[in-house]
Amino acid sequence: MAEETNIQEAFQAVMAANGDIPPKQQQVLAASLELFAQQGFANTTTKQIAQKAGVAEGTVYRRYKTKDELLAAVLAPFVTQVLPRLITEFAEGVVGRPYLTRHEMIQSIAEDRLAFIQKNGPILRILIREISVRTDLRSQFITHAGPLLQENLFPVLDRLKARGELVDWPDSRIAQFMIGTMLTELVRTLLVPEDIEKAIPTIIKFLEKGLAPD
Amino acid sequence: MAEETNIQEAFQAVMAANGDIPPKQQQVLAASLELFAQQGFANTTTKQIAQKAGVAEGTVYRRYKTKDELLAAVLAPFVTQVLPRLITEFAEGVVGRPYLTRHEMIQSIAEDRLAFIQKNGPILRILIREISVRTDLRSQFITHAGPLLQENLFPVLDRLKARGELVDWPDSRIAQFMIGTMLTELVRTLLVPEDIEKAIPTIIKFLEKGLAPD
Amino acid sequence: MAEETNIQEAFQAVMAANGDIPPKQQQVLAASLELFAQQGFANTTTKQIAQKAGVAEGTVYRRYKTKDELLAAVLAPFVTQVLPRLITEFAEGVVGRPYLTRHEMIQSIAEDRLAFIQKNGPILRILIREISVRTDLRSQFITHAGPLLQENLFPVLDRLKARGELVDWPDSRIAQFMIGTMLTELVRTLLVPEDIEKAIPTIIKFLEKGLAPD
Amino acid sequence: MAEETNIQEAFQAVMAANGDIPPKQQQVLAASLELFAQQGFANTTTKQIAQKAGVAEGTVYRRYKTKDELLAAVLAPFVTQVLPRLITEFAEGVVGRPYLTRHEMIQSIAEDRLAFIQKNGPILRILIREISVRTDLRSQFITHAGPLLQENLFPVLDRLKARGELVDWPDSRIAQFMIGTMLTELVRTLLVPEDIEKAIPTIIKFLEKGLAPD
DNA sequence: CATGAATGAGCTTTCATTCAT
DNA sequence: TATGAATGAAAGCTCATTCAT
Repeated sequence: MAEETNIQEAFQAVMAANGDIPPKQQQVLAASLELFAQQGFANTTTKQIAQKAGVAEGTVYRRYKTKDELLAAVLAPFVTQVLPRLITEFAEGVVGRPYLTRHEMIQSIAEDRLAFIQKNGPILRILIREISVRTDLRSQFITHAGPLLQENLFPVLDRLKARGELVDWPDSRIAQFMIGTMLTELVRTLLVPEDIEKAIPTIIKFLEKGLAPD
Repeated sequence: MAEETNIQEAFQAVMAANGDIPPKQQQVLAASLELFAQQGFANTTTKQIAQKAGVAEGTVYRRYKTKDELLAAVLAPFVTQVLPRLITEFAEGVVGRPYLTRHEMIQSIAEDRLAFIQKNGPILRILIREISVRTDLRSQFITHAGPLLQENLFPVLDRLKARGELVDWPDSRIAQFMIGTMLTELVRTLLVPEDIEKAIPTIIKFLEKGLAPD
Repeated sequence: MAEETNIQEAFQAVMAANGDIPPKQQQVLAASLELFAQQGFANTTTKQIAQKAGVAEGTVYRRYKTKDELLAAVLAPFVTQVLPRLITEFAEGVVGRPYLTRHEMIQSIAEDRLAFIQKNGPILRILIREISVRTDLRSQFITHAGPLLQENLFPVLDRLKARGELVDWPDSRIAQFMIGTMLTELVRTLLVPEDIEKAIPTIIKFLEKGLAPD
Repeated sequence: MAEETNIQEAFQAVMAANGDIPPKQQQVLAASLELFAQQGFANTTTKQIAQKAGVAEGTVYRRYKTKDELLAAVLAPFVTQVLPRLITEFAEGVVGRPYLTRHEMIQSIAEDRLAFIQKNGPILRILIREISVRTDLRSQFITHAGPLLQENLFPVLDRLKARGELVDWPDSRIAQFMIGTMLTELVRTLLVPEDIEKAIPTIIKFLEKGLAPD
């Protein structure tokens, strides 16, 4: 299954951010990730996790003392490390280019980010779903992601706007359109199986035109 | 509370589509709607529903024999009646206008639909969340919504494309961008409290430009 | 079993102090009391309680939301109501008698209190055992019982001491001997089944002599 | 901490009676003793024991195959060796003295025994608690302690009674008062921190007067 | 011998669902 | 029809015990 491959990769990202973890615990984490993504956190039982991970139910609780901690272990490194790295990497890529065009910026963002969305679809699904349900997670996310955008993306947008390369809307609205449009792909793959790759050029064009100055 | 009003109105929509329902059952339905939207279906107990509805727990089960049926009672009429009516109403509004511009179409859609999203935010949240978790609901949704779009929206898009008013992308992709962009407002209100009204002109412009022919 | 009868009576005392409780919940309370006394709180499972009470396991949790709350429901009314009433009743019995002799006082205390110990043996066993294990319960007990003794028993002792009827030891030590000696009966009945009644005269004499002035 | 010292000494008593034990196992035994005394046997986990002993959880099981065996290892030598030695030592001390007075006997018992109680408080606490909960331990205790008292204490009491030095109550009752009164000190130290030493003279006097012939 | 990750039986607790009143 | 106490299956979680290293 292609689905499987995605999860493996998404799992790598979380693993990498989680330090040294013994193999059985990795299986637990991987199984949780997959099941949470498929069925949602609340609909997943620790028994299912244990079965899919091929371990005893008690093993699930060795490292993560509650089911909530397991969710945190899946999401936290993603929010606090993977996501930030993604955003700052983008900034680094465009920061030294004073004559960046709107096209270049959007392409630079969209290509990387869409590949990222594809790879991390499962985690993103969990994240979005749980953010809409858990107040604590929501505020934690806002605290982390807000400043990151403000420091890395907004200055770039401002520069483009100053040079008449970008429509003069508030940064947060532009970000909303950019991120939102890319996430529609996540929804689309849920309803209609489709390769994200093919959508990339169209998405880039759509954003490029939609965000052009009047 | 504005939130309250929204739910009341969203509730009206479901109510209207549900035929004659005794008052206590209406309270149950309204309470379910609100709680499912806030906390998610799986995190809501029938006890909470009963409390918020001001009835006994047994009463919750008088009309709806299971909790799942309660979810269906909240969502089904929305999917099978409210949503279709919304789409067909749109079609009716533009069907007799052969020289419709892109601007007119998008404005016509966006204004109504954004008001609709605002009014029905809670139900839409439930719907999106549960669709991502329940295969049956997903296929049911595709069965209902797919043809509706194909019959009502796509012909209009095709006509506009033929007249060079609209970019030549597949209808499904154009629909993805239009619906997706509007739904980003739903996400935004979750993270940052904001009045949807204010966003309407910007969203319309974004879509209008983004979907213009090259 | 005589044991049974005791528990029934001890149970009455707790019941009386607990307000209106539906029959099944009373069975739960009675079963808990008996099992906690026999096996200790920590060695008693909620399954055992449910079985002995003849109810489903869920029923155990209807009124008492945790097992700890069940223990509190058994002990708290005893500590805060039964025990205080016992002590103040004693005070009322001797307060109007200025020429009370040591013999009269000890007899007055011992007879009532030993009957009380016999009746409430099971609860007392639970109380003593759990007090020795739970810091919170210990301080709660000291807070309640300490002042009661100080206000009701100690003044009587002081009066007797002033009239040369009682040995001149600290009140707390005299209380220790009086209460301790009576409680030895509780331990004795544990090791050797015996009717407390028969021991009363001997205990009274022992205390009377032991607490006589030099 | 004085508490610590007590446990160390109590531990010595058990150690001495336990033959050669490797150091890690001694730490396990000492940790068990302390934790069982503080929190009760049932509320103590093997993990806690391992931590306090500074060994791995598996090590706890090297010598003692079950947790129950660990309790036995703490209590059995105390019941079968320390306690007997205590009682027989007493007998040896008074057996050759035909004109022993009540005062001398009580003093002889009380002084040693109270020191003993102080030293072995933790073990005694465990013993008393577990005897009240475990039938097997109870009968084992009765089997061991009963005859010991009958053979070593009762003859002495009988001789004193014959010489009019002691009140004419059944030996078991006299023993109850003597042992019980001394144990009240154990309870007192639980509720009110106090040095047992100071109580010794008063306890001796109380017993001496209480057990005098009429 | 010591370790500590792993086990799984069994415990406490939750909650959708039923049903006598 | 409405009630809410009662149910019991199943969930989350604990912990004595085992065993490969």
